[in-house]
Amino acid sequence: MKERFNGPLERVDSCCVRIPKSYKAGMRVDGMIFANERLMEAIREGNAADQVANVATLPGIQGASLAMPDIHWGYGFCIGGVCATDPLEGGVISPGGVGYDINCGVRLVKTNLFWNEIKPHVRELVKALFYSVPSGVGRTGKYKFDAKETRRLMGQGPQFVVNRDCGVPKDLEYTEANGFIADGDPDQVTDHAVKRGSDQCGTLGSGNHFMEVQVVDAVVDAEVAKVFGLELNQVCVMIHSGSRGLGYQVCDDALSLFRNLDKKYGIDLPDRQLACAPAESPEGKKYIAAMRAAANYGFCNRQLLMQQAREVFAHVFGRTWQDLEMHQLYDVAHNIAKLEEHTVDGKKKKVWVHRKGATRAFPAGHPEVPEQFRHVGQPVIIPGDMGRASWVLVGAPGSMEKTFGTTCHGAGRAMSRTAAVKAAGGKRIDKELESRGVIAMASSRLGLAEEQPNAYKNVDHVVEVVHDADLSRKVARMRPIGVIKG
DNA sequence: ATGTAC
Repeated sequence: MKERFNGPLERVDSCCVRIPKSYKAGMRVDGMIFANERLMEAIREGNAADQVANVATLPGIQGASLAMPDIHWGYGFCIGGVCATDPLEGGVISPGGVGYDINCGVRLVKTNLFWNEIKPHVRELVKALFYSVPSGVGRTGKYKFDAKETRRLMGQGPQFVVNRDCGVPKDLEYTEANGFIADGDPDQVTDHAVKRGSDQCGTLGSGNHFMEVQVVDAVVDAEVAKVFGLELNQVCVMIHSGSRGLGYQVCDDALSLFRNLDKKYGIDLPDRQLACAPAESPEGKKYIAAMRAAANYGFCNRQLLMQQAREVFAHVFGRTWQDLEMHQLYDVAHNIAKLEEHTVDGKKKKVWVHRKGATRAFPAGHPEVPEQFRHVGQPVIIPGDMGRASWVLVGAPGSMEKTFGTTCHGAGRAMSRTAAVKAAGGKRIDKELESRGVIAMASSRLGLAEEQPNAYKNVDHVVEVVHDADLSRKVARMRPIGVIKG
């Protein structure tokens, strides 16, 4: 019953193993999985490694089919996968390589509060967040946009909501791509997708999405932490959400459009779920335009979630969010495909970097890193599980050499959702979390069981690999104290 | 991840 990868995993160095392209017919490049010995058993379990090999067959793939240490099975492509394709070599774009939740990502908001001052107020704070910030499957929120406005929102990105007093211009500066993915086309987003998104902007959703109150638990790199404005015991808010029903529908629409395109373009797919189109084809361009528009919706969603968190903090602590210095450290996507310049075999190329459960991690000096951080590198935000920890990392030079500027995105599941519910055996996960010092509120008891800490790998172990591989370096460890979930 | 199968 339990699937297992029995193919070759050749150790390259202490952080990386190779699946040679001889493993499977049609592989154009090797597979490369970033993992140390401690994580190998988790990598061999399930069939995510086989998915890494499948992705290596895609036309125009560059370098290697890559996977991060938080790899696990996903639709077609594994979660934790990175695939770069060259459009000038027939390189493809694939919805499965982005994921159903387009521009799922993470935002970290700082405060000037410290653990000791908020300790007596955590329950009140979590309650207030839970009742103010909509969460759960299909939930809608207080921000309603008609179809025309929703398309305008996708055409402008979070500038659209900032113009409506939901945030300040500085928020945009500290968002990946300044919160705006250019060259999208909201008119390529179907009416159906627009309708699903019109009243969901500013809602959390379900699954692994959350809003957490965290404290800085350890500062590993004092210099970078100082540049990022983080110090020990400081209170922060981490937000993990994506593009809700709108992004889901954009992905679904593209998968319908891409059905049977393999025949049209003569692409041999080892798995139907790898459905793709040449990036330069009409179908490829259509998906890219819609995906970019949906990505802008994702940034707007997190902007509105942040704004609601600011309002709740202001209410609970009786000061304005500006007085509480609730400024954004950064917002970064981990489900997206972007056209970026990278050096492949000594040549500069523009490639479609698919990051599915993988985070951009540009190093110091990269022009896309906000000016204030450019001398140290891009902030990377890694959500862990709700009982143990999350991390703030900084992009490192190795990412440009090895992973198309990419690092991990989280802890990675260690149990399937059904296995996690079974393991909980009806136990109240919220009570268990409370005994560990975390106040949790969720709209679904079962959902909470699926997300229990045990269902995930230890994020510290995942982060250790990307740190050692020089993809991104440890800056600060964050400890959860309050969490709201769908 | 997702109006957890129109």
